[in-house]
Amino acid sequence: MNSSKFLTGRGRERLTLEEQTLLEDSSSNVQAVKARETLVRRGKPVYSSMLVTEGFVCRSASNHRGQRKMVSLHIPGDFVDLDGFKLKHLDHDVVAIGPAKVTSYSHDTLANLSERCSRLAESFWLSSLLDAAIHRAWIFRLGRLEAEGRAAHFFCELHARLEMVGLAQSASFAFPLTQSDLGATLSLTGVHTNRVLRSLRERGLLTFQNRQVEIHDRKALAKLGDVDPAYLYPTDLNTPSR
Amino acid sequence: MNSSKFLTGRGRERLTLEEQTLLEDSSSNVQAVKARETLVRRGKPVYSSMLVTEGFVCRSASNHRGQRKMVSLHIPGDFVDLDGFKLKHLDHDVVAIGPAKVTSYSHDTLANLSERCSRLAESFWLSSLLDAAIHRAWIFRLGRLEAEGRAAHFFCELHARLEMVGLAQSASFAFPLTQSDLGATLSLTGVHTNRVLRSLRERGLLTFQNRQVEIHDRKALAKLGDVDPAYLYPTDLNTPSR
DNA sequence: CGCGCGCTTGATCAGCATCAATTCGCGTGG
DNA sequence: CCACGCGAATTGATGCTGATCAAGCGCGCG
Repeated sequence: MNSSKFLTGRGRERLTLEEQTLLEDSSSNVQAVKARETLVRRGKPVYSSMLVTEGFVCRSASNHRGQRKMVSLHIPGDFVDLDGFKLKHLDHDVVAIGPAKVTSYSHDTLANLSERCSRLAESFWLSSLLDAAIHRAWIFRLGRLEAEGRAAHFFCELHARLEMVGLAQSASFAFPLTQSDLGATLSLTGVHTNRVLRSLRERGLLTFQNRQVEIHDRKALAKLGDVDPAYLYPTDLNTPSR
Repeated sequence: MNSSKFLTGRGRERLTLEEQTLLEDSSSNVQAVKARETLVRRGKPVYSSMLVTEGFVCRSASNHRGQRKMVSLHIPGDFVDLDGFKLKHLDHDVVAIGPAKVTSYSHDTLANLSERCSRLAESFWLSSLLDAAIHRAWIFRLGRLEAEGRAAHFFCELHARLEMVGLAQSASFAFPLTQSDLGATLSLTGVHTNRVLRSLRERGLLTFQNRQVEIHDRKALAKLGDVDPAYLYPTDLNTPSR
């Protein structure tokens, strides 16, 4: 799978072929990582940032009792830790969920690229803004939805994001999380996550089994999850709106 | 109060005098807003972004039952809706908390400034990254702390941020929120917020009365709120670390 | 073959929401 | 100066959501 297919900015901001080439030629290395491998540890200085090209990567933090909490989830086409470019160390760990592939760009390279190509610089900034928008949706989800709504909202988001990069043509896609991992994402225990999933399944909305998601009733899910139709700005910013 | 005193980037990235002047000369208008006034409504197109120079401004969303949820809080020196510069409409409302003052910059101006001065462009990006970092802390707070911890974490954050821009020399500062507003921030009901505040007061950690916060035991608060000492990257990035 | 991890289900408990009523502070108008 | 009104703070009683504790099951893998 080729990273130029989806690009930074989650497919919203199309780069020219030249820009794509510039970006790809600058990648300092591509690595395959195993499931559950930690890529960056909180607080450690970082000198490069990673673009996900295959699989899922998350950022997580733990409280003093060691309970994990995922604070963000990244899919192919996402830059994971552009934060590190400016802030030099991260406030969370970066962990692969299933097996994944990431391409690293050293911060020197990124500085160079930003300077040589302002469209790339803007694309990086846009990526940060979208991250922030997604973070805000997570805040809303945690604060104002209860368990089933949270799950519904989360799967709607995931589906929409995968669609944007062409990875969810059908309503079914692979998602290599355990129920406990999903719980760490939704801030539920594994036990309760199990009950919520059963309920959604029995209501014909969604199946999540064998690390495979199948969305049966997208509309009902969106309603249950109180999803803002404008969420994630699905309209391509570079084309006139429909 | 003069916005050049704190600047974007929350005092972390010092701008030169020239850069400050450039920024200030470009402000298209300064407005005083009344308490509870809505500055931007969700979904409406935006053509300018606002820098807070006095008071507090928040971003909030509501669920289908009309319950508000604050997704972010801004203090003097923060750009509130730089998102709008790239994304053209917002996923939330922007509301003044108490009386406040904001300076607007049209997106044309911002584009211009970014082009003419790459340090300003970087400063904008940095501001977005810090917003995202704060968002992640809020996600953690909601997901992994319970009521008292959330309150403690929140007040630690607020105090630290105000200190960074020189607005909390002492351990006491004005904060014009009702208990219900605070509840919307912490995702608690007003009633429970009241009980939490009482407990913190009785334990000698913090007083929040008459819209005035007084921090009695910062260390204990930080512990209760599980605050990462590296939170918000307090070290000035432009000076060698201590 | 058995060990371990993840899934599933049941029972009990705790934290916070909800409902309800009272009090306080303060501005407003008679 | 006092009566009134209103939003905010406070306190008590009760109920729901999801955590916690506990046990059994299925299955892949060394």
